[in-house]
Amino acid sequence: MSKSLNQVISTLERAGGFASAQEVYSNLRKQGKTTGLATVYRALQKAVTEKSVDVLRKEDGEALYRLCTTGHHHHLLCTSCGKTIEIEGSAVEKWANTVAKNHGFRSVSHVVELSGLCAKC
Amino acid sequence: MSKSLNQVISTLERAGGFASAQEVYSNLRKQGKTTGLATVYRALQKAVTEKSVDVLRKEDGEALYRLCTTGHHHHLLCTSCGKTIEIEGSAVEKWANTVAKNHGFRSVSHVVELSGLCAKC
DNA sequence: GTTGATTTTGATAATCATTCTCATTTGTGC
DNA sequence: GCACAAATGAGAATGATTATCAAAATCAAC
Repeated sequence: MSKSLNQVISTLERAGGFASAQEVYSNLRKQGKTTGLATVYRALQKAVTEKSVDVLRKEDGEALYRLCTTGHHHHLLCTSCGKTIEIEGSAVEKWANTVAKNHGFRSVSHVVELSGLCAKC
Repeated sequence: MSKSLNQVISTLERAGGFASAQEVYSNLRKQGKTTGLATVYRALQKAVTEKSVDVLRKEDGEALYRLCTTGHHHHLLCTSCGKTIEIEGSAVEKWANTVAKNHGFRSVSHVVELSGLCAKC
């Protein structure tokens, strides 16, 4: 089970940390691997449930898979070139908890994604 | 141009503020309207560019369209009953702008979504 | 009100990411 | 080697979204 998973993970690394499933697939094919698209999706799903990769969505709804360094963090994504920066945001964590408490919510999780144009684009 | 737009908007209202394009479409059909799916999408796109509706994505990538009251705000969503609360978060806005500036990003937009269990659930 | 041009609409086909199916291959324990 | 389970790849199926296009509604000028 882990051969394809390793291939997918290392392809993600080579891609600079993140890529869509389709990109992972075509990169593997360019390298001469015969890996099927279904296998790529299966490996990515497994990686996601194991928390070694996380998912976000481009504006058009396509899923982007990204290697996670450890711990909780947020992202700043360039909508043009795809460059991604991981962000520390303890201020946001505190704010989220306060808001949740004020409204009587429990076990609140949050998604915070910033996107725009990076300096180059 | 605005007849179908009105229908779509009022369907969103009736749906409690947000729904997917497909849901809007089938609701309209149930009401006996003959509105086509393409028209629903067109109206939603227009509403989005006009900022009277905003978009977010479910986990599976399907787009959800949501009526916006005035101004920019965020949401606190109950994952059990679907209750949605709109949140003021000027602190978050400032934080987002600062982060963007620090990394040389321009025209940065942000998505902040909180979700958890509300008091009742 | 009629004519003609422009816009809007609805049905349907096309697209594209993702998931499903299934026969084949690969791996494992014996 | 052999039987059996897990993994794989090719291609079909799915489902949301978008594109196409002809018919219908809207509008403007006369």
